[in-house]
Amino acid sequence: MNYETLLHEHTLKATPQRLGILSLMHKHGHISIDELFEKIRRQFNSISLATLYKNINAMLESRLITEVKIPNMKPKYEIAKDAHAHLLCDNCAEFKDINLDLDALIGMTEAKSNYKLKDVNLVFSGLCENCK
Amino acid sequence: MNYETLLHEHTLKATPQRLGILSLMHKHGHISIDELFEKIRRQFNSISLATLYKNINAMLESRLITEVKIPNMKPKYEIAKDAHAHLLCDNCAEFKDINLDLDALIGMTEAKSNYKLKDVNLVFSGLCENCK
DNA sequence: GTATTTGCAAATGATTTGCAGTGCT
DNA sequence: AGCACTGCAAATCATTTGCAAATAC
Repeated sequence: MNYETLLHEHTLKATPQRLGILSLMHKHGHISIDELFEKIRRQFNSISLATLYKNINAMLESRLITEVKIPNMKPKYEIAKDAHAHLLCDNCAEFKDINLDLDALIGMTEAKSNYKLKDVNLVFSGLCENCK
Repeated sequence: MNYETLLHEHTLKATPQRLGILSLMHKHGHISIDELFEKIRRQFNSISLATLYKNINAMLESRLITEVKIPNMKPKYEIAKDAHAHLLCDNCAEFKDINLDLDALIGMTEAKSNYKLKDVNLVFSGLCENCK
């Protein structure tokens, strides 16, 4: 993936800090502010938390990334992609994507509710394969 | 609903503040800390935000209430009940329950993931009947 | 009577803002 | 060149903690 182009497509300038953020986000799949700050500091040891927040907010507003809200945890961020669900292990905190047919679920919910739906935040929690 | 009994069943003492909190929560269905504080103050004008937070945390730990995480909003709290989904209107901010067959969805996801699932946080967002 | 809870004030933690200097395009 | 971005320090906002007085059971 070419992050420089991706940023430009979303009317954001391609700074080294932003490229680093996106690369970490892509590598980890989902990442919290704190994890991101700790890791990005290894590449840019002068980067400030304020810059990180500003960039996260800019990328959220331009919808380049999305925020996943998770029970009992700080939110995680991921590069925007098609609607998908998430799995959280309550024991080892593994957090990962799962591909469900959310279009069908959205369709069913629209029919039942009369809403015109755009998005879903869906997190299942329980015990993963190893911890159960 | 008898909130005094409900509190006792969860090993919590039935203080007037807690009864007020539960009654507001029941009346509103879902409510944020700020809305709750504003409204509970009308009944107990000396109640402190610290007390409110302590009570919310105690009730969460004893699982008398649950926290709903919502994109772009502070969390809301509701009296614990069977797993259900939520609808959010991006325009007017209406927020309400919808009854989907989540057991089926959980079952399907368990089969696909090999997780043993306990819970779901599911919020759909879009435009409500009036706003669409 | 005892352990919990309340309410205050203060501490901590998280996020945002203002601004001068720097860097992307 | 011009506007957006960075990094620092300070401001703001959210939540938690400690403690003495009050209250539930």
